Amino acid sequence: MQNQYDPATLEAEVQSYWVNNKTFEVTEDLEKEKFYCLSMFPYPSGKLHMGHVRNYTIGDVIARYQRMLGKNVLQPMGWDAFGLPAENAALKNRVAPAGWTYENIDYMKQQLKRLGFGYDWQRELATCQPEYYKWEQWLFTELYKKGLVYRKHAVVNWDPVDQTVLANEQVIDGRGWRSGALVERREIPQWFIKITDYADELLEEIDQLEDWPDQVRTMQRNWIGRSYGVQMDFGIEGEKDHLTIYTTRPDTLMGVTYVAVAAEHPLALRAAEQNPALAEFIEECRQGGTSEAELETIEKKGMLLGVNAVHPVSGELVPVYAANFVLMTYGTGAVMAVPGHDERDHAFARKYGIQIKQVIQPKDGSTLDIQAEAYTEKGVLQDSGPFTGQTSEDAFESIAGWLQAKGKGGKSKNYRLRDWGVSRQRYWGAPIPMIHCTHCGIVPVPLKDLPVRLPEDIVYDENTINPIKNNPEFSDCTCPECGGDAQRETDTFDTFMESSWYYARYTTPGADSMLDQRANYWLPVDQYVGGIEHAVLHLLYARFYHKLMRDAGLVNSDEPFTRLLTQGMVVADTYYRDQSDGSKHWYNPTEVDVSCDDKGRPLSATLKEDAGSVEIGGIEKMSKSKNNGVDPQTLIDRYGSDTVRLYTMFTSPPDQSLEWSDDGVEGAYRFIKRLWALAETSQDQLSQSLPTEIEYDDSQKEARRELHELLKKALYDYQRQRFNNVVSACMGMTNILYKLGDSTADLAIVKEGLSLVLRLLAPIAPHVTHHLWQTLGFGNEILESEWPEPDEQALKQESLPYVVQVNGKVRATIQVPADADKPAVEKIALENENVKRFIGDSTVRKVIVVPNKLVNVVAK
RNA sequence: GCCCGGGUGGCGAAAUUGGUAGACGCAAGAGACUUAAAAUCUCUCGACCUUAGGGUCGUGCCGGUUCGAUUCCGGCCCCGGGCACCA
Repeated sequence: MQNQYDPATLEAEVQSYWVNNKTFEVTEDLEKEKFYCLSMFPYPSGKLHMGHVRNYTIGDVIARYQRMLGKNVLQPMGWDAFGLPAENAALKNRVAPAGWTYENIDYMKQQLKRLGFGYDWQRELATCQPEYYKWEQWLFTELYKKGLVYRKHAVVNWDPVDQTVLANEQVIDGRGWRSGALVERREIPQWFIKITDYADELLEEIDQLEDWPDQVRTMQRNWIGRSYGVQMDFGIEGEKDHLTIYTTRPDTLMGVTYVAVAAEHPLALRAAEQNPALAEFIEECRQGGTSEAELETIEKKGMLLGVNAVHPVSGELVPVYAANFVLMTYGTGAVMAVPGHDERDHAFARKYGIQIKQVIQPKDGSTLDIQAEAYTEKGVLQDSGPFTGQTSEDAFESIAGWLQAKGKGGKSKNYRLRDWGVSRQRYWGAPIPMIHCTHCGIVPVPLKDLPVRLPEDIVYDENTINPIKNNPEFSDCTCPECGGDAQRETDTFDTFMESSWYYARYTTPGADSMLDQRANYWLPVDQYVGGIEHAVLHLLYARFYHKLMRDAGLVNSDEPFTRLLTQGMVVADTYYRDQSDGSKHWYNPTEVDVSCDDKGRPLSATLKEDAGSVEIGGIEKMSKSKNNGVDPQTLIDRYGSDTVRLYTMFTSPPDQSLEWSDDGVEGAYRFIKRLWALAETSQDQLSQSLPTEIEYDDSQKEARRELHELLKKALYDYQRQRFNNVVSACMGMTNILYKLGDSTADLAIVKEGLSLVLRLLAPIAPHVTHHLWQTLGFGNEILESEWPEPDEQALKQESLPYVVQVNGKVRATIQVPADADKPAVEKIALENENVKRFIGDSTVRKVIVVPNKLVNVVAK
């Protein structure tokens, strides 16, 4: 009687085997090649979502694959534990963020264990632990001493009703998410780290990150955005002062017809003292959020200051506008405007009736209607005084030279990248270890006083938004330098600070320093896996942080992550009903029945609860707001971890989005049961030893050839991380084995085939393969087995199929002896009846033979 | 608005990188087993035409390069990710 496949029991047994054998606990071993495989750690939001399951399955598959290749594999896990959701939960449920966070960690950790991920839990960390954030506080004080940290004013979203700073996420259509009040831009002093000092290195080393997706490398290059341009001074009429601007198009300088400054620019503020309308306009410009997407899409508005700027070359006076799209805190707070050759300036000029001048003509000499449309290409200068007739490229040099000679400017390198603002006006984060002393000024907290602990024992009531602001118990302190009364900084770090170095801390658990020598054994991370949404910010900050740690002597590599895999999103169908107030109420796919037409296309959907119809809202990223998340726990309980893992690997390639389907999970389950049944039915025969010399007949040889062909493909797909194709190949191999009979030779092929399929699947479905490997007597530990290789002998063929095309269209398939040369292949192709028929009366002009593939006959 | 991706059957996808488009799986249909259902197994499955040999069309749309284009080039449309305080 064959055993039933019972994943719950089986998986628990295999998991305790791993725990008892400390299978995934690793130490530095100089005898073996190391492999550090890391998945982006989760924010402990409550429970795992499908995106986590996908991310960690991909990581675990890679880790186990590398381990089966014989490497010393480190795969750790931890928690990105500081952040906004804990504060939101605290406000909603009156619970302290710390407790909420630790409870979530406990639950999610148990879920990760249930999925069978091979983590070394000894190295687990949570970024809200003082022993963790102590060291980033320390590094920050060191950077301050080196001059890499400074303080300046920067804009934040201010909610005037709740009297609090809002995250961009909390600004919805320009209003505070809780209060609904119009948000204002406000400037407050904040801490910055000089990432721009490392801009060139961060940019240039992207070229060496060969195993990163091109997409991510391009995004980082564009984000850093190094440009070469010219900086120059415009005079201000009747004043000694001047406005400094930067442009990448100095060749258009003679086409400047106005200058725009930020509404908060001192020049604008001064002009507003005499001009109530301007003062009102400046006030209006303060409204709205700070996000770039918002600033770039707002209606461009401006107002004359009544002040003129002096053109640096012509000496002409051009009007100065205050404009809502120029920001005081970016660049110099002033821009030159060339409506003839810039689209935004053109639109603005048309709106306010400003002169539009053409100073560039196309190189092909064509004429333009510059009043109708800006010409933004490079060309030849016209009406540009001494520079007329030069090409844009030449004019760049000569204008820069002219400005430099007159002491009015010169060439300048510029970056789009801005310094990293790390201050957050929030409670649930790592305190910034700085002290404000009335005598000594700013004093960093010395190492002996670190960590600056965040009080966790906090009572929340309805008025508590930030329990450490205006809290003398936290902020009162003595100055480490003069011993006098002083105040602690009450802002906390951006949570990107914690996520920028956790990968390094995993390598040195328990170290009484930021890192120790163990870090240089494991680093850099060989494979990093995480969502594409982190392509720029997190991955750029982590690269930066690695260089900071290198320059502090803590690591000896330049880059933290050698190979990067950015996984796609998990998406699912959405269903909703329109509400009377115009909003939509979203239903979870599990609450809905969908009816389909005879082709299987969805026609309509009804709610299970009341049988009434619901709208089909299309496929979207799984999210709380669209209520289309599928709880992985339900699936794990029903099918087991192997099925969930296999399904997520099989459904789409790791870097593409994964569309959820319950039926697909059923299919993955069916495959595992098929594999199980095959192994169990023939278990008795298979576990016996079979003769070593076996004569295979032609169809058995063909079966073996196909098996090894699929094996070859699977191995190739492991290398290029197309795990969906690996699963396809395993399914194909299993189908071949199912067609075999029970002769000794057939059984030998089944046994051989199973040993291949089990090893190929071991990284993906580790529990069932571990069990079957033992059952069939292949060995005790599949993870320690030899990684399979195709049998070249089995792959040999006597004749090969060729496709024959006539003028590019397939007309026949022919069998050609494997050793035939090109003329022989050509001869066989031209003798084919159907080929002859399509050549007909026309003459054969050319015959193209692609070895082992196809013949194309060109006939006219 | 700016930067980066993606678009292939009813659906998820494959095509070893310019060489047979649709492997593998889901759904659907037919059949076998069963008193029946479930499970399992077998077959069919891009569209249209067909004298049943096969033929024509087909990889978002329009054009180009090539003996040959899902793949390369140019232009467009649609969908998604990021935009510095969500993580």
